Amino acid sequence: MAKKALKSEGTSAQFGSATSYDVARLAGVSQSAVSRCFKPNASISEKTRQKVLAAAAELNYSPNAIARSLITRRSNIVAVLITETSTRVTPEIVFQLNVELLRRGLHLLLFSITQEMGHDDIIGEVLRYKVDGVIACTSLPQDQVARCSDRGIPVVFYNRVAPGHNACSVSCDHVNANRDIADRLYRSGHRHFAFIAGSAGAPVSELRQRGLVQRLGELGIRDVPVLTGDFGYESGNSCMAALVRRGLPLSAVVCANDDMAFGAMDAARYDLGLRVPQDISVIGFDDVASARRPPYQLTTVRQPVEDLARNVVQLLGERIEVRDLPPQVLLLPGELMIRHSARIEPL
Amino acid sequence: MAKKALKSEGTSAQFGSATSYDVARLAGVSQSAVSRCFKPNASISEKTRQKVLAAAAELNYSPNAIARSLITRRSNIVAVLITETSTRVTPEIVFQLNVELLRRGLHLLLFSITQEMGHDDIIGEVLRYKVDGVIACTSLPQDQVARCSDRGIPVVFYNRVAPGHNACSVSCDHVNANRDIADRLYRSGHRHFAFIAGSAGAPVSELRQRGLVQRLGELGIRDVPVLTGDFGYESGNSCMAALVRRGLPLSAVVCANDDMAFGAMDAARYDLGLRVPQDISVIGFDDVASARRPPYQLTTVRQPVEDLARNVVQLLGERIEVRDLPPQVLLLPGELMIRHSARIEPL
DNA sequence: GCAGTGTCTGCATTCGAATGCAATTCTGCT
DNA sequence: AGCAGAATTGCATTCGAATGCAGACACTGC
Repeated sequence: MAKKALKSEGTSAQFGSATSYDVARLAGVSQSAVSRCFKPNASISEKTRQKVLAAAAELNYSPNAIARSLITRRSNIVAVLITETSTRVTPEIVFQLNVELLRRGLHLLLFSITQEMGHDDIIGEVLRYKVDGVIACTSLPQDQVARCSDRGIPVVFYNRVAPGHNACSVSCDHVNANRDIADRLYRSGHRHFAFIAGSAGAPVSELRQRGLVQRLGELGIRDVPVLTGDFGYESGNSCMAALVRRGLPLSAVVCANDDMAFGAMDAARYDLGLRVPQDISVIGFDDVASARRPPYQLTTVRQPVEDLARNVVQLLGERIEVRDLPPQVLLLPGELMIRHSARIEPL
Repeated sequence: MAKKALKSEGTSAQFGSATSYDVARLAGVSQSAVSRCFKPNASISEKTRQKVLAAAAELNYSPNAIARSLITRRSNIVAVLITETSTRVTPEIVFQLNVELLRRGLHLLLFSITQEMGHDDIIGEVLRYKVDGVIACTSLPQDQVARCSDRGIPVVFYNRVAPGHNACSVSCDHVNANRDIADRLYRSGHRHFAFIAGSAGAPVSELRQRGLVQRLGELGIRDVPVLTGDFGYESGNSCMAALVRRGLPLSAVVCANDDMAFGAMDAARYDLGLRVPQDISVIGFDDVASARRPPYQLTTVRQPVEDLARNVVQLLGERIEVRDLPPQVLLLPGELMIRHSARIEPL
């Protein structure tokens, strides 16, 4: 046929790499043989393999992943969804996920969600690329998750519970970490608390708040004022000022994350003339790099970022291999990092 | 033909979305018509377009990007190469690049480079995916760049000069920023300097060092001791200690980045009993978030991250559209952020 | 009514690799 | 040497969309 003729005469494009046909011709075998050389466990003799590999090396050939995906229906690409906030809070998470994914031969297609580009557009793009799975480091409307599940694309949430979603999630155990914090503070004599929340409705913030308030309630402390910030340093700063201006008794301020805790500490020390921890205790969450440094010595909760990433990828990987595994929710304990921003007695 | 029969009878897979054939059948047109509906400026009547769009909506169809790339030879995917260091220094860079890329309809395939996975493997992976371009936020051996250029894939470096490379680069003007720093410090009366470098051979560190040392040399100051750290807080901390232990006169310490400057400041204040800036001045580079906060008030250089990202994507975009544009090197000025970690007189 | 000029449309082919099936070669054994 | 059975190999088709080409149709002006 015309096709055959073309294939055997045509040389590979001036740009773009050699194709399996080019290699086949050079090695004096068929295209299928070449293909089989690059697929593990394929039926191919050692002799042919050597010939092909030599030809491939000479032509600098490596299989075209795009063409391969088309026929195998596996792109080996995973979409990772992030927001500006999620990068600010854990800059290393994308890096960690990428490392874990590459280790399994999966690739990371990144989607940064901004206001200007809504969730539907994003999921639309995600679906176009026929990704094998999705990792969401952000909340995602249920219907968008459904669009993926309907097509058999597994979704795993990172640090988001996905209530009612047909999706996995792997999170730090925010609730229990802050229950512990509540406990430790109470035992150390604290009786007057406040919580500085992240943006309204942010799941991680709500869980951290719940842990604190719940446990304090069990210990008999009912009124815990809650101010709402936006996870940013500035908001921690102004919430702390607002809190102190109220003039209520106050001995420990728990913040939804470290950045706000830094803001709170700086407000206390530099604007309000309070000593931390002698006059007021401040607690954060995340254990970012600055937390352990002398100016802050922040008592906080370390999220097991590497473990979280590993588990996210593990769950996703399994579900890519085997369809229809039941969704699973993993909760990994955070580690209490007791430093000096809060008055806490040793156990 | 057999093919034709199959196509017109077969229903789309239980999983996986509808194909252009499914849409064509439902709309009562040919597959080509469907294809043309999703390509701008294609020759298609308004009537047909409506029919097709309706059918597409009903089937939840959107074109398969993988299949499209195969035939158009454009994947609309750009590879972004990062290292752990590059994420730590500018966590937001990947986010910014992604936003700019999406704005142009390009997607971001991320490659996190670790020691365990060498550069060749990475570029191999990059090539397999037939990306349209590469953005390197890390140094890259010349031969690896060549592997891309040889295939007509443009490469743009972010904050790396690429000497002798056939590639573009967009960087902050490290040299001149630190020449300015040198100038300002000298005019403010400083005469005894030191530089804390990032890891040996790191281009950004060398440029920043060169700017400082060069200008000081012009001003008659020959001996500027240089200690080498690793861009991390701890190394700044210990270099500062080592520096002071030498007992030489020392009035200003310039660091290759903010993290090391924080380490240096903390060492001075907490371990060496020095006041900053009264006893010693400390200068950083990057202007990360903590730099502006009360404990540090670090005098440093702000890199125009958004501008850099915009320009990187712009250069790459142009070179994807039009092959063989000459490589271009862009230098964007950094902004001097004069705060209170250094004794500097106003101009 | 007819030639002439567009405008749409569908057919067939193409991108590059994977794979079921049939044909071929190679084994080992008698 | 001869043959069963296993191991290789090649052929032809497939994935899903894009596109050159030619045919179909409509509209214009004469």
